[in-house]
Amino acid sequence: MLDPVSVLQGHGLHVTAQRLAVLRAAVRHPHGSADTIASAVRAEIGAISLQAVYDALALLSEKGILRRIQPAGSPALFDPRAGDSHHHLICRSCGKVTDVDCAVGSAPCLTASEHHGYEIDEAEVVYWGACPNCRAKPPVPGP
Amino acid sequence: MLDPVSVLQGHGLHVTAQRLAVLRAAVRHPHGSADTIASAVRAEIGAISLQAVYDALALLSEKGILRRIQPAGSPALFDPRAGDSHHHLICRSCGKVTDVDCAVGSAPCLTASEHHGYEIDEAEVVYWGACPNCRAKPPVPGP
DNA sequence: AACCAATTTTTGAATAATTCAACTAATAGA
DNA sequence: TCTATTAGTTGAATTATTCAAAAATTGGTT
Repeated sequence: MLDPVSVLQGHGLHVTAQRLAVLRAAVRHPHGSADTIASAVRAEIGAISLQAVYDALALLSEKGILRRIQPAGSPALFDPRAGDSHHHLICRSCGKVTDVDCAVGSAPCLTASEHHGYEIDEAEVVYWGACPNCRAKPPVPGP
Repeated sequence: MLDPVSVLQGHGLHVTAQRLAVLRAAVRHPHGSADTIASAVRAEIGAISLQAVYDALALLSEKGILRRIQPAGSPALFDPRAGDSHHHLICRSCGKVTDVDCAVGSAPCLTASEHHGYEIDEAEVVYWGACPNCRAKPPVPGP
């Protein structure tokens, strides 16, 4: 990704310390939640309101700089790898999110068999399962 | 689906008026939210606590009788068509959910190109777009 | 270099969906 | 029918997110 300042300017956005820090934090914490990112930003610039974090994340997502994903049972997560079509592996026990490229070329599963009159603009795929770490040590065994 | 009483018994569950009504409401309101289902249940049996609705829906989902889906920006929805692998078309403007069968056989897109060590148990596909109705009448045009 | 209108951020409260916990009621097998 | 167990009700708590109004900052303008 280009430097954050250029990214913001390139989209005609005002450049502010908060937005820069949010963008950098999102890049450093791929698939981070608003809360995670707020903490990371605070570690970098000292203070930011949660509202400003939400505003910046919404703006960056709207401009296509970040991609918002909302796995079931999780708060919204923000993915800096936006624009390219990739999908997600999500661990049912620890929630870890890992990027996966689409299996066959760009859009094999992206075409519904029957579109039922819908005009489809995106196909989102989530693979649910157990991550390597959680497979290794299953939940506390009973007595 | 079999009659609700058999369904519950077949899974070794206690048969209660609340559970029966929740199951019937979920079948009559495919892709309904907990709230929608609570209203439908109240229309049928008079009263039920929201907590009982949540409990019943969680239990039915856990037993694989219903399938819980949680599209971004929506409360959890419950799909009576569980067990068979189908996916969802979701309208970005009105939220309407429509079932779609998987394009090629049972699991073409269900195999990630690279599983990164995960043990995958489910692939969830959501097609986002505009439903026929919302395509016909776009949001109020500006002046 | 300072000004100003527009945009951002802060602050504090509100909301929606869901869950926790303690008490009461109903179920199903003995 | 009795009763241990399982469910349901009630009421409050939590989490993630949004709303709204006041204060601060931005980036072009004089």
